[in-house]
Amino acid sequence: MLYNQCDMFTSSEENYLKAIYHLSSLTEKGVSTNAIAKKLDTKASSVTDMVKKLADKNVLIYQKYQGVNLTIEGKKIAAVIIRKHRLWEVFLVEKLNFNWDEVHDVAEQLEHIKSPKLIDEIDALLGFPTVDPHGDPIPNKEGDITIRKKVKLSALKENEETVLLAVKDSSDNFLRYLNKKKIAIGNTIKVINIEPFDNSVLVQINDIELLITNEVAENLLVKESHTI
Amino acid sequence: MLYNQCDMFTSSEENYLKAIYHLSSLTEKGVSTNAIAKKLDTKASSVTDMVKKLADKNVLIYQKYQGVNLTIEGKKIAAVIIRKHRLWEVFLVEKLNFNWDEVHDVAEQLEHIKSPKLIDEIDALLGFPTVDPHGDPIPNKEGDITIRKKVKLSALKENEETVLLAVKDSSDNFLRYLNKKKIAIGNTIKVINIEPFDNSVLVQINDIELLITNEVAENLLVKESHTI
DNA sequence: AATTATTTTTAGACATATCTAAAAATAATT
DNA sequence: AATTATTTTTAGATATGTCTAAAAATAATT
Ligand SMILES: [Mn+2]
Ligand SMILES: [Mn+2]
Ligand SMILES: [Mn+2]
Ligand SMILES: [Mn+2]
Repeated sequence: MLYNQCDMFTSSEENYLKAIYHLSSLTEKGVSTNAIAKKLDTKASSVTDMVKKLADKNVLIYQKYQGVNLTIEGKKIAAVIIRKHRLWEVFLVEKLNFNWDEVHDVAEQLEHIKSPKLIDEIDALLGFPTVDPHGDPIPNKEGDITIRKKVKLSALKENEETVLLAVKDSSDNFLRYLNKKKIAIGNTIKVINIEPFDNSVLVQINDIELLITNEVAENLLVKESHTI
Repeated sequence: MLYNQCDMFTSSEENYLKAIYHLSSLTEKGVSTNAIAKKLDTKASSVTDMVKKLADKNVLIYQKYQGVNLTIEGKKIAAVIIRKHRLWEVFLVEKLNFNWDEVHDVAEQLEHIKSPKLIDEIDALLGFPTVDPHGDPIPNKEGDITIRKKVKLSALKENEETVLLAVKDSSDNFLRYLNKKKIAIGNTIKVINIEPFDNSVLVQINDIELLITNEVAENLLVKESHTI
């Protein structure tokens, strides 16, 4: 059965490719059925079915019980969907007055719109951005990503100064916490003091001293520091 | 079976509602199964199935062999989808450099995006437009449409002057014909001469005299004329 | 009014994407 | 190494949306 050999994928197939792409960066081995199921909030049996179909389409390699690995082609398709997702997120924030904690669900829908011209024009309208509102890099049209070196704020030492580049956790709750504390991408952050007992950090952001827990510091990705 | 009583419709259901809405304006009686099938490029049997489902959801009235009629609720839902379609078309033309003959297929996809905030912000970004790139009116949030009085150019008499408000036929071929002849919405059109033999019309548009066939004149909708 | 043609509906099938429950394979413990 | 636990796959079912072919209802002709 070799019908439908055109490079068209359903929204569901695209979501699987994207999920597997993201999970691949977390492990050396193949991505497990269970991990995919958890990420997509579905059942392992559904994943097995879909994974077989995607293997038939040559976008991933599947071996029973051994998890899956994307092919070059599969990686490219996934990256292009991620490109669309992140460009739409920038659009929503820059042009439509969305907050960074409101964009994800809409971008999940918009990323599946099929139009050769649409996303290129959005890209141009936005001035060819390189990162999305959460600081995540935007792949180019070929699916290549340039990764900026980032470290967790929790890895810094006292008196080090840096810039907030991205958030590790993009959940609505965490983003809204940052809104409340007026912490935003691009802010300069200086580590004033680290409390040895619970690893909470006293930082200076926007000329204001602020105490953040270690959990927060673990989820803020900053430019590799240079002591001043 | 009363599950899923929330006002959420699938893309397919939305397409049926939209098709029926458009077909309703062409007939006094109920919209026939065959007409819907033709419009949506599907089979009559598929229409019967879907129409039963939509009747269960109270968005239309269905009586075997008698065609369907939208309920108030159904009309509103259809109008809101048409609103989204037309706002996206304006967006594509005004903000993303699309030509008016390139927007329809993308708008067919974008109209199904679910987001309370998205379409309102697009509306605001565009300055609350009242017509789409083809001159068709944009319903408001409640689904109300203000219809401008329009007449076919072919109904005008010699020496009458008017303004092009909309096109009746929005097919790519017709729109590209208009592009080629530099005829655009808003242009002033004066009827110079009507040839009795074939009803072809010599018009003046943009200070240029141009001969158009009756078929073209039938598809150009203009402001009701006043002899000058 | 009876026949013919057209439209519409029903019956049954198929593709996609999902699920539950049970079986099989792999991994972890004793 | 044998047992137990976990993960993964298979088998079979369900929901959506579509199709074809045949039956039923309606409309048009003779
Ligand atoms: Mn996102
Ligand atoms: Mn993001
Ligand atoms: Mn359109
Ligand atoms: Mn239009």
